[in-house]
Amino acid sequence: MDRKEISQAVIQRLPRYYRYLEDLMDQGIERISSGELSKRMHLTASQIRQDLNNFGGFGQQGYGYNVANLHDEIAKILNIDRENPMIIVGAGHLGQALANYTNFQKRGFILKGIFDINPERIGKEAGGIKILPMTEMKTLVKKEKIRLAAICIPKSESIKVVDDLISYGIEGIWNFAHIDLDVPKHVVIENVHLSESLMRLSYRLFEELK
Amino acid sequence: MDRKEISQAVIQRLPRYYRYLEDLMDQGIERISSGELSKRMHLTASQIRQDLNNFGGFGQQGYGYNVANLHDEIAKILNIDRENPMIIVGAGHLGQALANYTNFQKRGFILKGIFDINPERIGKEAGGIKILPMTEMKTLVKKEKIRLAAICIPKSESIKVVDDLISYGIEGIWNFAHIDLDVPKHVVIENVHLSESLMRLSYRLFEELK
DNA sequence: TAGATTGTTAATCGATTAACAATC
DNA sequence: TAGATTGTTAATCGATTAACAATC
Repeated sequence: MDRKEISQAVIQRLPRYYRYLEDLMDQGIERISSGELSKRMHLTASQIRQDLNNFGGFGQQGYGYNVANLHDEIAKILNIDRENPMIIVGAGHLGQALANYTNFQKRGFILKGIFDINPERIGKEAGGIKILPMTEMKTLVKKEKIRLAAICIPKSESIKVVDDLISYGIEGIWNFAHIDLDVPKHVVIENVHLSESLMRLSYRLFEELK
Repeated sequence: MDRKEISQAVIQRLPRYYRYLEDLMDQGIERISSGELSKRMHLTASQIRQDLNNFGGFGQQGYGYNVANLHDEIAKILNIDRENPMIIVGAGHLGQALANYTNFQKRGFILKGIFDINPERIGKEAGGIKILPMTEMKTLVKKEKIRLAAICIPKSESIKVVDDLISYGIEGIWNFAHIDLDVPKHVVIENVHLSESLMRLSYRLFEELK
């Protein structure tokens, strides 16, 4: 499928649309107009229509959008309409927090392995599966053809580990380490730099006083 | 201090500059030009100079920027040049992960309390302090004049808890619950919607195939 | 001084908003 | 059919990049 490049701004908003549509379904709402959705999401109706029309005409004049249909279409766009096996590297509190998010499993992200170097953690359970030693990562990633890995280890170790993971076939890195990793072009990284997020909050908290 | 509104895009980048300056200091680098920094950060030199000049002329023609000085200036802009007491609501894995991030303490975010409703967790330690019952939140927030709270509880409970916190004097919410909270204008929210982050990664992971 | 690099203005690019004809 | 609301083009707004005089 050939189509024009989608901007980062649009991609940023897509999962949020998905979440709102989920909520609408839970509330039993069957159809919604861009105007009504714009009020709930604090966006303009124009932006919603522009965003969606990057991917296709999902609405109907005079009617609006069918909630369940749009929900499914966005799931397809985000590729969460299938099972996405993933692993978590690092079984500290953060790794375990991710392992236990039932939300992820619900959206097709199936936890296939969680790894740690700490012998005290190995063998215990997290997210319903046993924590494995990192030496077993290679075999599992290759055998299960896993493409997604969450990095929940200190930045000092993450460079080496990520290089290894990529050599095993990992193509998507969900990075929680406080470092910007260099990766080949075919690998995508989504950074979650929590300390930067907290600093932004700090800035905005004091902004009004200036 | 009256000055023109700073755009969200700039605020987004500020903590990243701070992190790179920290790294430069660790490497013993004393001065850096916008050109050299732009290469490391994969930005344009022009953007760096534009960003910084929103807050003042921190550089010197023919020399560049003094790393330690710029680092301190950005700390001031972000308000992490002082101690910011904070609390964490929810002592599950995520709450405990945040409580144990030494990075936060290093940047002046001092954990004053961590709360939970689960009796099994209460009394145990997280981040060097005892987990308290949520009934004690009000007293602590008021006594210590705490402005910052991290929300690590399920979305179903977070609406009520956040309303309460705001009534106690909290003005900054670091929200990890999967919901967009409605708050009065004087309260700022920084959302960390992890499931949305994972969906963005999923989109980009499959994007090339289309 | 000469060279380097900033601060800042102007030009460009891209994203958001407005408007409206098409159409359900 | 009439009213509502989309899809889409055009206008506006804002952010990024380029250029260069100022100056250390």
